[in-house]
Amino acid sequence: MDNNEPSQAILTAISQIPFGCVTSYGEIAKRAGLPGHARYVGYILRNLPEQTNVPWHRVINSQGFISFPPNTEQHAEQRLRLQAEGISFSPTGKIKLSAYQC
DNA sequence: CCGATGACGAGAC
DNA sequence: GGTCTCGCCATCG
Repeated sequence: MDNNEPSQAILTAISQIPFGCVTSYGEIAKRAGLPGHARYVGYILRNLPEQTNVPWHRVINSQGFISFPPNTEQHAEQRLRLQAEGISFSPTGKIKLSAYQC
């Protein structure tokens, strides 16, 4: 159903992120054919079900930080998942540039 | 219908 | 380089 709208395109774009890679919201929107709709991407992800084949944890903001506030399960989980893929974090919580090599 | 909010980005100062 | 403001789309009150 084309009614799936860009939301499906965004999910697809995220699922296209290779292992050990991180991408920003703007980049996802751009890949989905919606340049400038970074917020729309975040909105879709927020509606994501608990079990999904979409590597949402590889999606971060352009600042290189996890968008979730600290002390939250989602923030901790995303951090653990990224570390499990070989991605490292700075003392400030920022993702190291070595993860952007893709 | 209008205003406010949200896992953001980019430009302006 | 840091801070502020506007813009984008969709949903909620």
